[in-house]
Amino acid sequence: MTEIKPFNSTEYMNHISLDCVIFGFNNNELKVLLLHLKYSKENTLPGGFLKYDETLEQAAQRIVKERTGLDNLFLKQFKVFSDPERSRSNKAVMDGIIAGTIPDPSFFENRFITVGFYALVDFLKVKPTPDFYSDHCDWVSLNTELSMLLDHKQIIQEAIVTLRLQLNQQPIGLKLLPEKFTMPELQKLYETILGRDLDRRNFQRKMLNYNILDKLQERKTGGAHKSPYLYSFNVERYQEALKDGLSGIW
Amino acid sequence: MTEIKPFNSTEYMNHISLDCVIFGFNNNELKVLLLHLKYSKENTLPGGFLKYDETLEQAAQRIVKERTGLDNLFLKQFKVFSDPERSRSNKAVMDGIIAGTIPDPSFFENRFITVGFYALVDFLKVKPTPDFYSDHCDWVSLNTELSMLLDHKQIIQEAIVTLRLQLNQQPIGLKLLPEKFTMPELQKLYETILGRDLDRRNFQRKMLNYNILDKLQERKTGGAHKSPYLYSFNVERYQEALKDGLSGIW
DNA sequence: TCAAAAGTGTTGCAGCTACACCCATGT
DNA sequence: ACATGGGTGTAGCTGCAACACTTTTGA
Repeated sequence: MTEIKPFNSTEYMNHISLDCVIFGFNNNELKVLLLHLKYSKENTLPGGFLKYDETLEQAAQRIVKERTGLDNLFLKQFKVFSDPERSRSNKAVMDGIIAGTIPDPSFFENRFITVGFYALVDFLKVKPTPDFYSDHCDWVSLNTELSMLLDHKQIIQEAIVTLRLQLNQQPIGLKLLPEKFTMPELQKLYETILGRDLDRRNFQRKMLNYNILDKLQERKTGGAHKSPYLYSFNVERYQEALKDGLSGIW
Repeated sequence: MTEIKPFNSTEYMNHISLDCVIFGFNNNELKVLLLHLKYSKENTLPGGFLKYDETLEQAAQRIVKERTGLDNLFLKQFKVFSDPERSRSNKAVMDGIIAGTIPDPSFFENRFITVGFYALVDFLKVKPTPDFYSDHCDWVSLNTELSMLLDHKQIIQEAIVTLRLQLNQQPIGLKLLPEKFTMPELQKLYETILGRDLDRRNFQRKMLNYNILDKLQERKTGGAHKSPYLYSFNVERYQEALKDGLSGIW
């Protein structure tokens, strides 16, 4: 039997933020949309605060729309980051961000719990848009070594791990690639997410056996060498196949 | 470029709670540890609030320890539930829970964001302990039809889905079963989580091929019929195997 | 002694791995 | 013409599904 304690409202209140890892695939590289802060010159994930009357999912859609211009994106929460020191220990950094830009900078002295979301977007449809604190908003390749605000680097890492684990449960290819794409492009995407090379021919056979791709008559022209066929996802069959997971074991 | 707005501290503050789905396996059934409320006569998940200086993981350990007596359990966050109506729309219910029991019942009129955790415990080691609001704390089979507080039924459902998806990535068998167990028991656990029957002989071969089990000399006696061998997990090999996932596809 | 549960085997097929070979294209 | 990348094919192995048979136990 636990003792009873009076609740004090503010003692139990917390600030909830969201950070969105927006993935795009372009030029055979997996990229993340980042903001570059005016004052501290560091990179941050697009983020924001949860409003009192919205769900986290709605907040994430709102945040991502402001940076990309796109509605109704594929978004999933993947982890909550709640270390009490994750924001408090960086007051100096926060000061750098907000110096002279907001009326009540003491706001950032609070503890923040942040919910990590990842978004999968069609790279070419995005119009990167900076916010008030940033001088620009750009796609950055994951191969690039970056200086990131707070624990944002760790958040990106966790997002990638999640992507890898969910590769057979979520429509990752469908959401990251344009309508039409080539088999080598799809393969490169898988290789990037998995972090290792795959056999070209076995990959193709396996993908086709899933029966989730439509082979188009067109070929991709312009590049050097033999022109590859274009494919597109068959959305119904893809969604259907994902219910059990692609190549589910049990 | 987004317009700048002054931040108002409390406008952006939220109440964060945790709800823990504590799984145990006994008598060939998957069970969940639930509290039964004194006033409303409903069942709830063990839960609590995040304190200002702890991580969510620490809070979850604290909450689970109070109900089970056990330290250092296997705990994982699986989803945040943030629908603004999830708690507000149930003020009447909340009144029922707290009637006359706490000094500031208006506390429960607030909106609550709750983080769902699941815990895997060795059924026999747990000493179920009710809290102040509950008259008892018991294991309940998942086959039982239950009347649950708020969205707690949905939280349990989501926990089970997560368990199913993570069956090959997390040490689920290791944490839910006692030191020594029989192959039929392990199989029953898998069947319960997966929601369907598996072939006895193929299951055994597959499990043994993972090379994560040690076959003991002892057999389980007492039951009717032929006495089955006892097995135990080889922890190092199990953890090693999980790094790539059991039978990883890619 | 017999029903029910557990241990052990076998066979055929599907899918994967690891390759070789041919074709198309721009320089 | 040739280097490079893309399309297609095949042999062998592994592992799984779907089965049958034997062994042990308590009632």
